[in-house]
Amino acid sequence: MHEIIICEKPKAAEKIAQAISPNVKKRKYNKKVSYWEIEEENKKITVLSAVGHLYSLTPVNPKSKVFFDLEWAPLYEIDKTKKYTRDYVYAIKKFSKDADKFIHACDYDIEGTLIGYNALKYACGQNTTANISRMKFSTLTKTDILDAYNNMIDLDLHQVESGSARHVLDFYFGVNISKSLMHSVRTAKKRFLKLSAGRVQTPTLSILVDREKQIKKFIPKPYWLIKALLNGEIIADHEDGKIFDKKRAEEIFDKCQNQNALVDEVKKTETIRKPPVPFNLGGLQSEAYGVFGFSPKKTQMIAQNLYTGGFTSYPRTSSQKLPKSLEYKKIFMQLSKNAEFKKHIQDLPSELKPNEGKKKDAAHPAIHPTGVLPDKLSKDELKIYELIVYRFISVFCENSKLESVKTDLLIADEKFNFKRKRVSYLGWLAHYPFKKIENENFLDIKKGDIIKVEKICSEQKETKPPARYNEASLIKELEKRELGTKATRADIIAKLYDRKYISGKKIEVNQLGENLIDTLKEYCEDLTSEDLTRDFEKRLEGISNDKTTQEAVVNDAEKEVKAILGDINKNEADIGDKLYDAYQQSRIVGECSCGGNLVMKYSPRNKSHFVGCSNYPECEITYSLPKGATFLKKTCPKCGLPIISFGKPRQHACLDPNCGKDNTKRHVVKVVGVCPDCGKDLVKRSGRYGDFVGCKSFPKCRFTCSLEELKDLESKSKK
DNA sequence: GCAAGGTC
Repeated sequence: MHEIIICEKPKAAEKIAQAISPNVKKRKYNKKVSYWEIEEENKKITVLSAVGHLYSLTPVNPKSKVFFDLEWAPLYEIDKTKKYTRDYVYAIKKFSKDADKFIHACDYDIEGTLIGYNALKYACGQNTTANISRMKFSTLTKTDILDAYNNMIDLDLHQVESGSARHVLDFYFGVNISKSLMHSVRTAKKRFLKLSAGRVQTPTLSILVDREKQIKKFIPKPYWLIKALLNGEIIADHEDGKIFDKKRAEEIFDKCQNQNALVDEVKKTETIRKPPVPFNLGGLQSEAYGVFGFSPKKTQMIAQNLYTGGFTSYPRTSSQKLPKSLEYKKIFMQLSKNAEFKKHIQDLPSELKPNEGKKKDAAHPAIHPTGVLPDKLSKDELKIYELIVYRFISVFCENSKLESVKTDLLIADEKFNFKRKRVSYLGWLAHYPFKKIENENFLDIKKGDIIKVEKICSEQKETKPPARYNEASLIKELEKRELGTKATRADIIAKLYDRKYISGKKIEVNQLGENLIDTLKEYCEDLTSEDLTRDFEKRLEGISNDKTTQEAVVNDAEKEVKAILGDINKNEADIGDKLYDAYQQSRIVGECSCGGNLVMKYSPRNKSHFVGCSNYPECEITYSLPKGATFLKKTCPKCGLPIISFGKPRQHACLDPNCGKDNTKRHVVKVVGVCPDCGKDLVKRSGRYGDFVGCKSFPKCRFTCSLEELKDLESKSKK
């Protein structure tokens, strides 16, 4: 008897193998892929692992114009960056050859069910469920795993179909509509522009466009704040706060002149601040953004590295819980080997009870350190690691206490007040160095005191439009709306930047992004809102509980998408025109001395961006850009060109590297050789990073090389 | 070239 257990990921496979038998032997396939063998009296068990999806949907006919005929193919054949999945597939194929029982032990959710099913079907060659059983567990603890192993259930094919349909629907809508948008631009402008739309990315962009529109249409309203300056160190606010009635503001201002303040009441309150809750992925991303300014994607990558290194736990979790089975004591003992950590750990209460959050996750606990101390980490990795460690420590700490005093004053008969607060007991705040502690001075003031008013101020202000999203607050919004998943949200936002739909840390929507949403609202409104996700969920649920079939759902979707594509096609010249013009608009970085627009351009040859004039070829001016350069909203006081920011640490400079210097230098032409690409003269030029050699017929010919490379060229041509 | 979803 030979049993095969297929798990979703290596870490889960290890836990499952260890839970089933203490006599498990860990082995390696091809030196890379781990698998586990258990030998019992009359049965052998081999525990194998996938690495997430091993198979992916792909068009049967990749050359067709639209994709409605899809099939599953190995991921390593489709995506070059996923080559590592090949060994996992091969290992499953090899060790399952002589097996007679197959156990599906992937995460108990829709994607997990599909991952295991595809592995069993395509790698193990199981075309029926006759020899397949399913383990159902909600955590990867020994008791849960053993319980699942001893009480296996049948594989639910409705769930498999439901998961499969989700992939098909996303492909139908996403890939086909994206392709048709790009096709429109090609038809209208004979240009290639990378465009995309999808069930998650488009509503996400739409959220940003809505905010952008709110900001644009916002009309600021004036209001007044009346403040009283007392004793040189007290600023008291009028009780009404924002006063929109100018007359009322003037009335208070006049009335309070040359009056003393009577202390009407002094109220002291103490509030308790609970420790923070353990990190889930979103929480970690948000905190790392706030504390270090790391993008959610960067944080996710670092967290993945720390997990692979064995220093922290599985990062793609939505859990804010730390179950007891983690053995906190053991982790703290190990962390205490680090002297800094020890200082904080020794103050922990003897009974360890974490302050947990509400969110749960079926497969993983909250992010926590494993206790294994890293020796070599990059600066950024160390930052995230310490953030995780100190957060872990602080959730076990005591509450902190905050003391605040509110003092009510009467000036004339107008009510004013001021507040002061300080931390009266540090508790967890002493062990979480990433939280600032604000301690304000308390004053010795009692009810009935009279204080001299030095000055009454009336400040005119304006109401402000709603704030722009940043990457962290956008992720929170997506979590709230249940758009995307914990593992994909950061990637989706990065994609919107990459497509040039949005820009800036405080996210602004570019013309292209706005136009794309406008276009899609006209042709498939559902795609621009959460409606499509909700709609998918309903249909997929129908498949899960046998109210409809995968075939029916997929056929319906095909009809819908075909109708949308038909509409887009009819208007493609107009759509393409507008999209490309919008794209051009968002590339403008400044004004050229010839009166044209300076626009960002890309040189495929040099694989780099540069700035050129919209009047090219009449105006041939170009500016090279240093790596990672961004444009500031400032212009150079000397020449009016935009100011760029570049380098590490960031420095600011005029777009023209020769600005302020002897400008003629740039145009001094000294022939130094012959261009190997076009045969014209090669000339010496000077750029931001020093001198180089370029072709005289630039920008028609974009050949460049360094002075050293020129010497090599000369010696070669002599031979 | 295109989606969204898993994971090293």
